[in-house]
Amino acid sequence: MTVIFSKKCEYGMQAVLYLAAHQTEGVTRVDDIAATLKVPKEFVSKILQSLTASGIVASKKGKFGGFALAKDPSVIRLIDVVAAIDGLEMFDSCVLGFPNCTPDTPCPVHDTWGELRTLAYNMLTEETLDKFKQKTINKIKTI
Amino acid sequence: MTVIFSKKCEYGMQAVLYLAAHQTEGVTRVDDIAATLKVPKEFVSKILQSLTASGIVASKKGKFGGFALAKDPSVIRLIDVVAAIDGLEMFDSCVLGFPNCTPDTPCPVHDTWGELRTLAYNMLTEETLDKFKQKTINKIKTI
DNA sequence: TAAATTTCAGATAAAACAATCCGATTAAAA
DNA sequence: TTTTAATCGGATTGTTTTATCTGAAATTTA
Ligand code: SF4
Ligand code: SF4
Repeated sequence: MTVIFSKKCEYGMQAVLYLAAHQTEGVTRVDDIAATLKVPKEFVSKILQSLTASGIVASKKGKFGGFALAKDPSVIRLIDVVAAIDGLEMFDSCVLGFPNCTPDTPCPVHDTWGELRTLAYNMLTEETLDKFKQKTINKIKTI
Repeated sequence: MTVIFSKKCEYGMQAVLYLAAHQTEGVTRVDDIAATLKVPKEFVSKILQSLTASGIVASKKGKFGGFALAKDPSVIRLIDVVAAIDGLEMFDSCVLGFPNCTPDTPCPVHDTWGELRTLAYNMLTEETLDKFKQKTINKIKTI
């Protein structure tokens, strides 16, 4: 079962957090990212390629090449990664899967779900990657 | 993209809400449920079969057969449907997909995500199906 | 220039999820 | 008893997601 975001999106967020945590060390090879995050190498490679196209990460080809953030971590938010990979559709849909989302015919859990979506959106929007650096480093150690 | 729950689970919740709203009328045919909810008939049929096995709905075979709730709607909660179909794993997982969920090495969004999961869990747990009756009827009209 | 190492790009494979089909069974009514 | 209308159960198909493979292009060092 999916927990809100696709695997692609989860790996994307993890990889970007990783890059933010290792930002000072220049580019990072996909092999290192995949090995420490324990995610499929070829898959995360593809994801980073697409995030390169989105302008979130930058790539350097050839020997001693790898990936790095394209911008300063203080201007990248997790929601940017979500928007680039899964899109923001989920913040506009119903948990129960009902169509025709209108305030005048709310589905049974309308109110609470509305709060939830806002909370989730804020969670991914309010902090930038640099704020996550230490927690990411701690987390990665335990994977 | 999935919004938390699988299609199977969404349809399951919708169907159960439908049955609660039509509870007074005895059993309901799958054809009716599928037609008004505009969901694939054979699929929702399979889902209702599995919910029968879970003891949430009851089935009556043969002519004038159909499905109905197995218990009074005042003792069925949406979380019961979720537990029967998707399981409760999501209330124990990370949005970012990190493993090793331990309080001492929290992933970057640990605190907010914890609140979110609790809120989602409560949303599906605190109210029973009978509370949703009127809203469900209104919602169904607009599908 | 040649060798080594890495990303890039496209094709393909495997797995999970969603949907459909069909024959069997059951039960009510004619 | 026969017909009719429904669920049941298993198999099958289709679609999307996830993962892998392979060869080309780029870049650094020798
Ligand atoms: S009724 Fe509420 S929860 Fe349902 S689709 Fe509309 S906004 Fe979403
Ligand atoms: S660190 Fe927090 S959000 Fe991440 S898996 Fe653990 S509880 Fe979930």
